[in-house]
Amino acid sequence: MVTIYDLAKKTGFSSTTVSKALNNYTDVSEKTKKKIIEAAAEMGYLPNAHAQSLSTKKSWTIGVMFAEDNEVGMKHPFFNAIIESFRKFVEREGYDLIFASRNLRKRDTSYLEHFLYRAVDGIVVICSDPHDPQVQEMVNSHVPIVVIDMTKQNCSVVYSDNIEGGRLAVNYLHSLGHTKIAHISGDPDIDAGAQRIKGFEKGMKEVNLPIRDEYVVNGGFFSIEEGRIAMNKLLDLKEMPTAVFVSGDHMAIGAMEAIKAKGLRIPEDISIIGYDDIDMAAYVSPKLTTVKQDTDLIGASAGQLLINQMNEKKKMKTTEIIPVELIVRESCTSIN
Amino acid sequence: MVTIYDLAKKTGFSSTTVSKALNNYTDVSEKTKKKIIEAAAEMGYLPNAHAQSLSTKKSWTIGVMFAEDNEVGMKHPFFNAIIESFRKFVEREGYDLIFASRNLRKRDTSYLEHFLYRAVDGIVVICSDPHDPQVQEMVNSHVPIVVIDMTKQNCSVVYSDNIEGGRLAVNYLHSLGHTKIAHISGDPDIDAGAQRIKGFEKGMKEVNLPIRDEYVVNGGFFSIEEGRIAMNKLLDLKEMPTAVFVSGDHMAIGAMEAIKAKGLRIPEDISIIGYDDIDMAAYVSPKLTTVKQDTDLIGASAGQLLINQMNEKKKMKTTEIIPVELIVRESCTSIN
DNA sequence: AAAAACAACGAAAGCGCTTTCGATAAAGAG
DNA sequence: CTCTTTATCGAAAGCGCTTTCGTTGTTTTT
Repeated sequence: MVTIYDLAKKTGFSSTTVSKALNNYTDVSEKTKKKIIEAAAEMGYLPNAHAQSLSTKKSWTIGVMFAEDNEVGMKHPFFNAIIESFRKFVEREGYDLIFASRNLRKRDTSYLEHFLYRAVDGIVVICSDPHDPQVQEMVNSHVPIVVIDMTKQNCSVVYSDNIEGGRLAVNYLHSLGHTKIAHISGDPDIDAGAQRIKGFEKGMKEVNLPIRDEYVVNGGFFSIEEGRIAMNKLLDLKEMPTAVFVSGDHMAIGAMEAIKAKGLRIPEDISIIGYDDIDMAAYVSPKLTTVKQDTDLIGASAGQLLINQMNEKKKMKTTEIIPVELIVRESCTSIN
Repeated sequence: MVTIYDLAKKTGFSSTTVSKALNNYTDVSEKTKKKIIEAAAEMGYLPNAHAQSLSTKKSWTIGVMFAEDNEVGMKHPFFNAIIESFRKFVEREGYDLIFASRNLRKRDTSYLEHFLYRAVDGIVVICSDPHDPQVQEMVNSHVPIVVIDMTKQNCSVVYSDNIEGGRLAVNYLHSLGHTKIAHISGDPDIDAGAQRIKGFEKGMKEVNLPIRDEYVVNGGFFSIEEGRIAMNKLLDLKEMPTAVFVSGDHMAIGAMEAIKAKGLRIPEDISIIGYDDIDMAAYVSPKLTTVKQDTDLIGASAGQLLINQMNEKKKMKTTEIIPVELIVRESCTSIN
């Protein structure tokens, strides 16, 4: 490994001057700067991130805490798309992402402790349980942080406009002539779930439709299987809904399965509208009409919010709400 | 930030002894060890990873280089599942993953340089182009490395048994009575693509079926869109195949779209068998019969191979081939 | 020509931790 | 009771880099 001392020896300057040259300090002449840069290139010099971080107390890394619900981890397509966009954004500023485990070399610690140990400059959390003590611990720490997909945390947050999304879905269904509209919700303990319920209610109110208790069923944690179960409850009602707004695409896919299993047709017998617009949505059959969340923008906004804080070196409490969009495909039809 | 010096001051021992106590050296008495550990807990001491790494030259991090083909990045479900499994495995040993960007603070460098800068202990690459110079650069470096999904690299590799997979698919199709079997292949420049072609040929030979040139079409880089295009070529033939083995689930989904668009039915008119068994496979319609790659095992094996090298502190050239499995769903039927 | 300002460089301390090598005291051996 | 072991501990150097502050020589000001 070639160090600044090697460069110093080679060029005849001191390590101080080498360091300054490499970091573009003004008190080193252009001539020597050039010499040093050339020597660095020639000898294949690379700075050592650890030494740099130790000295500057800036690591150029961002810790990411990922949802581990349902054992999905990195595999969840929605969260994944967001992180990918986030990564691309912060990468441009020179940050690397570090996916931390919870065990410091065998002994297990909290996420925060792990991130402190790694001395990350900021944290992004993308996980659905708003009451997770681990998340709270991070939010209350001094490390700049941005949380995605939660609404009311004591820190910067970014989430998409779930209320509007719910409203949009109901409105669309109503515009197709549906009146018996049901909702398979996400768990109300999860912010996204709760908000989409609100949106559903708001939409129903707007179009003057009553909300029947038996028409809103808690689908839990957005999985395909839970969607299937929830849909079956709806299917067992003596008066079935003609349309259902499902709070997540995975659940919607499960719901569609349930409907097909009962021998009913989508959208002729029941219209389904999902939420998220995961890649899969365009390829299930019928293609799923859904409320699209702008994962690119969510990720980028989160990146920007975090970078702002890291630059200012202080925590800020900004809230960014990302607009949603109705994507009409084939799973809804008008009622005649 | 509380350091070992703070602990030293508090306990009255030297920083040396504190460090030793924390690292379980034998030359510190149980009594003082206990005192120090207690003080550490009380004061909320956490070691500083950068200082540790600088001193020990071990960073407990693994760099991951991810496929960037088709701009998919972290979103690719197959690669993702593997990395997730890999992460879980190495996490148990205390390693964190770092997803590196290619720019060291604005100036862009190679992946290897970036990993060198970060002083990772090992590298995992999961990317499809076997000739990528960036990959070669890493393979030829001194850093322990494992590459996934490539066959003949000058380093440790793990990939699934693509030849057997291809053979399996053909065999299954043949067992259903098909004789006009086509193959939408992945690009032969990509190892997985090439191998599945081999498997296809091997299978055809085994069951004594001739391979028609027009029946094997290059689908390129495994995308849905390319699958659609490739399938259309097959559909335009005057004598259409009755079954097609598609080298990837995404392409298979594209192929299914193409078939449906032509007004044909799956599997009645054409049987389709995919490759990978991505999550989506079980939810498209008809549910996709496919050759499943064991992403869990692939990830774990890669983790093990890398850890072995990091422990031995030398590069090794092990090859691990992971078995595949035929998953029968609904997209294939027998010919009558 | 003396004073003030500036330009270019380096010594040294510090970031937090590990590790070698002694030093000291207590324990065991003869 | 002296000599060797053994058990505990600490001084100090080192990991690679940054940054403060001082030094020296040169240029500008008056």
